[in-house]
Amino acid sequence: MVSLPILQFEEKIVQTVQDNPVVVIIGETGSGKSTQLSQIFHRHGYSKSGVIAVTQPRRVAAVSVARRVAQELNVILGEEVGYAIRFEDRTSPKTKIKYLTDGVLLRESLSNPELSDYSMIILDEAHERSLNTDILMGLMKRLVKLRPSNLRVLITSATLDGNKVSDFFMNCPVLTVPGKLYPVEILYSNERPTSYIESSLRTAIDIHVREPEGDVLIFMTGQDDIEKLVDKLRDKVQSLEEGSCMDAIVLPLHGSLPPEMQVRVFTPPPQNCRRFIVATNIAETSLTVDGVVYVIDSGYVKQRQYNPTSGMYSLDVVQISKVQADQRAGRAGRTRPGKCYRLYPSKVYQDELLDVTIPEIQRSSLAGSVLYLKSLDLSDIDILKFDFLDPPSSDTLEDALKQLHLIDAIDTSGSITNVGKIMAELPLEPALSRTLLEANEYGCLSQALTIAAMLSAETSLLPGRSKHSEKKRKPPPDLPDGSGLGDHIQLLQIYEYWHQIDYHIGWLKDNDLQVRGMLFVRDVRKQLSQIIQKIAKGNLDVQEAESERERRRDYKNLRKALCAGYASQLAERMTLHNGYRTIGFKSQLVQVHPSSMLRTDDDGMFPDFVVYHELISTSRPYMRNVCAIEVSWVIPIMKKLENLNVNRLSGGSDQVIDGEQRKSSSLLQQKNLAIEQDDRESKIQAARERFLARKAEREQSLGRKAKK
DNA sequence: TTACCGCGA
Repeated sequence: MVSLPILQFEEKIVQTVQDNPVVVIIGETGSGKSTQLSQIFHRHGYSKSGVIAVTQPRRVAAVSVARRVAQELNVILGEEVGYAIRFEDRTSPKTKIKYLTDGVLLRESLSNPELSDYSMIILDEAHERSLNTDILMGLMKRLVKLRPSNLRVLITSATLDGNKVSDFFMNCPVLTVPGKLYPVEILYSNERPTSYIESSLRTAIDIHVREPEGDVLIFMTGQDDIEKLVDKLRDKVQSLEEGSCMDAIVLPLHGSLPPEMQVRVFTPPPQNCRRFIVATNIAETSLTVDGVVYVIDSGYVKQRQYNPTSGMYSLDVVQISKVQADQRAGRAGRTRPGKCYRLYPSKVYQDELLDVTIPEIQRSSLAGSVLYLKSLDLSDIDILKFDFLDPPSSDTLEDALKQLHLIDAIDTSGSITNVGKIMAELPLEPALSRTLLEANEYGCLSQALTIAAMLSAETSLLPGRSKHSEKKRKPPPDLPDGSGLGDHIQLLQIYEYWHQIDYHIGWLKDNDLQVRGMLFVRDVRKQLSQIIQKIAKGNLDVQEAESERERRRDYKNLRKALCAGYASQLAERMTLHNGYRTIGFKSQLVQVHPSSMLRTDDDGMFPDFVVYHELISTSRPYMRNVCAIEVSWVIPIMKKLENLNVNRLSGGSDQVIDGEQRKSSSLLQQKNLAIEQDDRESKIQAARERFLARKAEREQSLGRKAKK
């Protein structure tokens, strides 16, 4: 422990922090920054006037680092040293050092914007640029000015962007602490391969027959490629002449693998056996596999990005950044000197790879974050001018404002409404928190709570498709089908049924539902109920579904509430086929996702209107999780769209024109808006006409059916 | 007729 590099710099660090409100500490892997910084300042009395907080982007990290520090200080976890993550607060009045996820600290600043409990806040792993850490950095910049005498902020970052963070914090000092990584030799390919699966395969086998023992970690982009490579690698290894080289085990590693399969990488291999671990970027930061000596880096990653104009996410395979490439290489040098095989030329690394990964804040929809910032009620801060380390585009911010206005979270001048204030307290995306409030008015809050909770865990419910699922294609188990109304309703029915049979675990297994996911849903639902309790008008328990469902089989009120919540996520079916056009955003042609439970009518047609939870472009643009709604609920929303004025939402820039640039952009915005509005009016008109035409057509079709 | 990079409240 004494050998940790950071301890040699203790004096210097303490001195610098004493003299400066913000300090950036660049600590490479193995420097001990996550466990030692808090202890250093605890020793130097900083925990006497308040708690020392250390944020982490991930839950497991917050827990495991807290546990380590408690051990090192020889105290009981939860007393002097504790942690706080969602659903689990292990702190006490005695706590002096508190590890917490960045999301939890953000929530805390909602109820206490000055974070007055803390004498020091350490934002750890800031170089990962998680959305929450980025927002916290902006808040910290403001907070150190408000509390100059009794708050110290430390930001830890990786080598490449240390100076940038320093610039952001008014040229604060930057201290560098060396890490404890072993050297990693980088080997480049001469050219980019035509298939990086084949190229990875060749390289892996090459290592296996030529290099001494040590595990091989291979970075691929997704589950499909991983499964392909794992199969090929297993075949190839078996075909090698017996006794010509050591044994080998090939293991896949990615997020949709069930937990018991993921932990297999933590059991060391038998003697004289090499492991090949084929992984997504989960192995870049989240999971650390011991024993890796060789890394094969394809140079690609699958990344989700948001388009604020179309409201659509896309999942694209993109080149990694230099930071990511270095991080991947570093995985080979944790236990001894290693080698990293980059399947691209060094020229590509130098000239083509971005220096840093595009931060999450520039790749996401910001409706939730903007609402959060508005609810903090920082009178000195205008959201559109909020000081971000890397500001999101004005398109993204305007999109967020537009969405928030459509669901009544902000008024026409952009100020947060009472509805918006309540919404911000709920740990949900705005569409769902708005649905809850509307459902409360319609007397179906309990059902809406269930849907919101189910959607919060949605990806971890499905069994993860695998090639073995072909035999499972036999009639799907006895899951409810959403009465044909769509996926939200199905999720509700699944949970209600599970509740009815006393949360029986065996039923989940029989129906390929992930146990952990469903338990998570139960926790989320409980948490949401507690938060909304103070305004709830009815019973919040899961309803006894049987008689209830019979009585209102069409879930009309509930679907109406969903329509209000998803006001910016509407789509209208095309007249002649089952494609849809989106309404709130720039109109796009989209399909109902093939996994959807939405049912067609007797003519094989989907409902005229739906709301969707998410728009995602993979092989084609899809709506994922849809719910049937009625045209009469859509008309008022269209009216509201007609009258929307984005300029006013962003703080009335009609009057305030400061500087040439602002002026021109404002004029441009007005022009675009005018065009959009024309477009919109004709769209609404056309929609009405199409609706009437279709109705007539429907009536005629009765005759067609009779012929059959 | 097709699907799922990774985190978090």
